[in-house]
Amino acid sequence: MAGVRAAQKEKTRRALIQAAMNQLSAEHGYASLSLREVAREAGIAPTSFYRHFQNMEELGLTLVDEGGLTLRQLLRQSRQQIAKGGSIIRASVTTFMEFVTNNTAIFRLLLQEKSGNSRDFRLAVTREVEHFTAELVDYLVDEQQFDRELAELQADAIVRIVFSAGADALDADAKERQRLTEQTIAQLRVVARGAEATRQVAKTRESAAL
Amino acid sequence: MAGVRAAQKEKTRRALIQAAMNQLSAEHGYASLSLREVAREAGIAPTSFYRHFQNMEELGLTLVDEGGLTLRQLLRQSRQQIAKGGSIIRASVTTFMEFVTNNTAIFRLLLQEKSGNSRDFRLAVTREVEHFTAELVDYLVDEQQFDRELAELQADAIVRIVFSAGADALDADAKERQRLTEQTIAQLRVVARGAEATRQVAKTRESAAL
DNA sequence: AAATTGAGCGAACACATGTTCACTGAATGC
DNA sequence: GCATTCAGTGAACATGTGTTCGCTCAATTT
Repeated sequence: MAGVRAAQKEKTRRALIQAAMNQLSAEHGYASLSLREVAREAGIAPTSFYRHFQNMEELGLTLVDEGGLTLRQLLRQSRQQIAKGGSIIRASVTTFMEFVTNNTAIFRLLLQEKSGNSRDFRLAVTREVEHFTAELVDYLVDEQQFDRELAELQADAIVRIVFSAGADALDADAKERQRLTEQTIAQLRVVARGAEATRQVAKTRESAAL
Repeated sequence: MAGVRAAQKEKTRRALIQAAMNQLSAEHGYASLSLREVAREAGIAPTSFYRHFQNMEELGLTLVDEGGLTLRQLLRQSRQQIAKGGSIIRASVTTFMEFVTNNTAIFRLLLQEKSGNSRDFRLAVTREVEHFTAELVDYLVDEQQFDRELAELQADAIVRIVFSAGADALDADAKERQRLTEQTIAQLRVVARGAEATRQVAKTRESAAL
């Protein structure tokens, strides 16, 4: 009942996932990922791959899920930073950029499969991004008292800007990445100001109608 | 001197490009594009491919260039619509969404290769997007009298939002696409308001400092 | 009219791919 | 202690890949 066997199996499963990620980070994307090369790096025979995954696609979807998990951990981190006080915008963007820096392979995977060629993959990634947006909407509604509609508009814009900047950060060196981070922060502040102004306009119109 | 021969060559070259685009739009991206299948669809032998392109990569870069060209044509259209009067934001977003609708394959290619695995490709796409941003900056500076710095911040944010929305539009039906278009317009208005507010803040601080 | 050019072709090569199959041998259940 | 399970294996298969080579034969040049 010690589960020596099960433990070993889990271990090589992790080895496969890790091998796949290593090969992603390099030069080739998921599309050009080879079962045989992954197996080789994981230290098993190509045929043994099928003891762990039915398909290459199943491996791929697993990678996306792992990426999503890491992304949600990031969200939690970010919220902790906010609880400590300080600018929510700066904290979020900084944390996000750190995530991109420390999990390049995973973020690149998410990014590529978001507009990739497998519908299943696209849906999986979209689902992860929607989680991200939903959390942000809740924050804007609960903590900043925005209307749900305006909160959704704003959150969606923020997520689009941040993910897009993250994509650019992948190819950037440390200095350029710093510039990108500051630029993104400034942009989110513009958006926040715009949302605030929009809320005021709506309120004014409301009282004028009374 | 009639150039019957040269004309024929150009014709099959176009056939190759067209064949490649057809196969992109379907289910497979550039990465999984096969020389043999492209040649088959173009109606020539696989070996004849090399009479027109040195590599598959050369074909791919040609596709990106063609996409960029179409994108710049889009920009011109958009400016014409603005000249006719009417909201610049609405005109731009609408034109952009039409482009995505009518050139799905091309836009998907640009999108994929933007975060793809070939550095050459990424640079080519980035260059195209930068053209797009630069035009927008000029407009904001010349027509709206923004400072160059704030104009760049704003233009960059706008391009990020619009491209990201375009990506989502790829998978959407007509109704959802309409919703996306309206959402994007609303978001750009928020950004515009935010930029305006930011400009006012800067001005106030300036005069206070005097 | 003769010589040259060059787009298109068919055969062949060397190779990598995903997947199947019957197998071995250690961990597990009884 | 014996029977069973099952992760890992090596050989083999069928197929698709990019690319080379020498050839044909119509358009072009001389």
